[in-house]
Amino acid sequence: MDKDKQTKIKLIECAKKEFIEKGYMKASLRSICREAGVTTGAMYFFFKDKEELFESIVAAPLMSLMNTIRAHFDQEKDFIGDVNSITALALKDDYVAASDILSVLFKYKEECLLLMNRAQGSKYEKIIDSLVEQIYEHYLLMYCRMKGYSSKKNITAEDKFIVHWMAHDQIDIFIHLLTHCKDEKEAGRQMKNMFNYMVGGWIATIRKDIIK
Amino acid sequence: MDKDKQTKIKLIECAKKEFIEKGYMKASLRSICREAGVTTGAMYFFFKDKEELFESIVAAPLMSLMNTIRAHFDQEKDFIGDVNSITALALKDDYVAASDILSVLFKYKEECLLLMNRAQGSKYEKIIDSLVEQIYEHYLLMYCRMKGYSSKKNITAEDKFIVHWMAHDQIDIFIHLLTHCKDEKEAGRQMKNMFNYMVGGWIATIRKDIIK
Amino acid sequence: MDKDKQTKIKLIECAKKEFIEKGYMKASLRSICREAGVTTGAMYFFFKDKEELFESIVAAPLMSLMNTIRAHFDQEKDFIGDVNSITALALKDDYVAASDILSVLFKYKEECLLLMNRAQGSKYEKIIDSLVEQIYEHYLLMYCRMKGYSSKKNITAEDKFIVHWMAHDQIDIFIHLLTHCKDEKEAGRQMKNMFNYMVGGWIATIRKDIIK
Amino acid sequence: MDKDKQTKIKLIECAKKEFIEKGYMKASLRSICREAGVTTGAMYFFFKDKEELFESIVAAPLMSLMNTIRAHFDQEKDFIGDVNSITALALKDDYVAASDILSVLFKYKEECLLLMNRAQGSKYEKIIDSLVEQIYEHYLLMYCRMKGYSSKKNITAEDKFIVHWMAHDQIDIFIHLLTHCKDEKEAGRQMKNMFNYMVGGWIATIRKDIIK
DNA sequence: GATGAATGAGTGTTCATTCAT
DNA sequence: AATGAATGAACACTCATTCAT
Repeated sequence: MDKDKQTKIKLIECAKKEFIEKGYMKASLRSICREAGVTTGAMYFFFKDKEELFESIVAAPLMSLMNTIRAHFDQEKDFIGDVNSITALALKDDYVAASDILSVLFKYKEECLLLMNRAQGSKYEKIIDSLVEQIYEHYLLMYCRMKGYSSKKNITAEDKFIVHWMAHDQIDIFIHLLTHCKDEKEAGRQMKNMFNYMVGGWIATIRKDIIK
Repeated sequence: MDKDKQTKIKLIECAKKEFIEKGYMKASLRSICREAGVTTGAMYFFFKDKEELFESIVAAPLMSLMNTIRAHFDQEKDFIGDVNSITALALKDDYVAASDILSVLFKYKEECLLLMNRAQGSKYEKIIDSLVEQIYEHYLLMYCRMKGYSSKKNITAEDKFIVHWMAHDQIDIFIHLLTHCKDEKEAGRQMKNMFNYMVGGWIATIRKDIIK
Repeated sequence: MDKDKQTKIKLIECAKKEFIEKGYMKASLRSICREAGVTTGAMYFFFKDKEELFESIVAAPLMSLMNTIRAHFDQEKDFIGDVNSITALALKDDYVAASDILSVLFKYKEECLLLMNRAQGSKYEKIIDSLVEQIYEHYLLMYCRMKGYSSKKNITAEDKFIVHWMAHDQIDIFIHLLTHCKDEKEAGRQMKNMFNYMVGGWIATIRKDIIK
Repeated sequence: MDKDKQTKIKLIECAKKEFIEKGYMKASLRSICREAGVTTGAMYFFFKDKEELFESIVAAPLMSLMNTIRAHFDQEKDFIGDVNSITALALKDDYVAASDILSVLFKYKEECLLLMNRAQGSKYEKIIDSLVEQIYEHYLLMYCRMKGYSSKKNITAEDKFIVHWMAHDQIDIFIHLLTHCKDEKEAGRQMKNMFNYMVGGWIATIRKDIIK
């Protein structure tokens, strides 16, 4: 059982390397198998096709990431108090969440980079959009609270747009950190400033009082 | 003279469509030519290769975009006064610049989308990085002024990181607007909020007083 | 009339260059025309096809060469005397002939090199064989005289083989000189030794007395 | 095991045929595969590219040929005695060498013909020159001995030229025999006369006494 | 589990040639 | 006399995938 899987493991390793180097589309199964020292036929014993090989690399990390995001963002939270205290609380929450997400991202650094930057051509090519969507709902809620909206009916298309952007930006922060920092520690440090930037943006957005 | 260029125009049109649909890499010259109703040989009369065909679509818009960016961001500007007034001025400047850039982006909407989202595999695949780099230098300067640094020597690696992020974010705002707004008018409207968000971020970054 | 032919001349010049560089087969008409500054269509006004373009370069020099060879080798000559004096005479004759041929070869150096070394793929690709054949007949006759054969009937297949080789060798000497000497003068000098070698070979062949 | 390699063998056979018929450049992989009854993809399973397919045909015979040449020509030989006896010895040696080389040539007749006459466009297109160079060094040495030169310094450019020619001629003899004789036996017979011719040439060259 | 062999459709590209204008 | 445009067939080569053994 231990030795059994060695080929599969080797295959996955080599595939990861090739996918990172060339991206999903340009990666060649031939080349992966050559590197792994097996024939393409062998690969097809373990994986249905190119897509499934890719999936076997990124699926688990992605699930882990999704779960972490869901754990923090998915449920509705009850904040009480005035706008400012809500904002403070919500953002503090987000900061904790972000730290956890960062942990996952760096735990599976290669796989996440693969997902975020090199998945074009695979079924994961729109994964970023779906991550954005995940936190968008949560952000929209938070936004309503901060704005003091009593009902969702008050949300305008414009509100939605800016909230969508902020969700997108949050994800982008993660990708930026993942791409430009060598380890979680450094990322954690840099994230503080980025978070600071983001919170500044949120507050300005809520107040909408800088440019008229 | 009118009929003369029709084949070339048809070819470019069909190429644009195919590139947008499938991305640079997956686009097939055969398929483009079939759609345009000519043989591949005909295409090679007008264009040296796949790359040049792509270039003929995006080169002019890109140049236009680059020039607009350069016009606003490239020169050093002299601001006088205290931090707050400098910030206000600089950001106002940027807002004007952004409006102009938005104009170019929507004037060549399809081509810019091609460049930003579908150029993987072509020599333009890193175009976003180079746009970021363009404004990064300008942002770094602005940042120093706002921070009250007397010399560039004061800039830390951390400063550079956050400024680089802000440059990246600025470009991302443009891409987001281009991708999600149907026309320039709508984009202009939405941009106000995004700009507001960004400025809030900048100020928070300069003051660095929200999260410690 | 003078300016008229300029395009044709330019075309021939560029073709010569391209054919020499790449050989008949790899030479590209496109590339020739590009170099000449005209379209391929223009070329087809002057020349029926690739073959005729090549021909227009080498035909005249080849004719000149053929004529020179024919003038010296084609007619039967009457030698009187014993074997040795016939040999001496015949070879002297050949030496004169060779000098004349060398003159033609160097007069049209580029064209002849084209013919001898770069015609593969064209209808001239077997030109060397036909040159060999030309002088073979003459050599066979000379050989009979020297051998003291009274009738052609005495010639064996073995005789023919060696005479054919010597004819081939003669042509090879020319090609070698053309290929390795920078001008006629140098070729003339080197030819002396080569001729000496050849004559030594002839005499040994006639006497057949070195290896048994 | 018997049936295993049949496709590869078929492929090589058909390739040999096509290469001989059309030469390296004009040979079409499609046509070879069609003849062999497989798709081009199958060919690419066995051979990296056109070049390697060609190589797989000619490499072994070439190696064999090179080794045979090297075995006879590469080492310096010690001859003692006067010019005439040295000449006799050296030439006898060469005769033996030539017989061995002829053996190899006819053992791999088709492959050698391919190499000598039809390799234009492949990396073997200059193979003849390199064969010439191989024996040139040996010939130069022999020539010095025969001339009675005490040092290599005495060799003139003219000496080199004629020796180079003689080396070239030696190779040409092989090619001539290979091209014009149906089997080794016939070639061996004809070679005697050609060798006789060559030796006559050598002696005349050493003595330099025929034409002044 | 894995190999060796093969497929078939596809890729971008180049070519000599043609012809209306 | 020459252009600009186009053809159509060919090229070497790569790909993901399949399957009998």
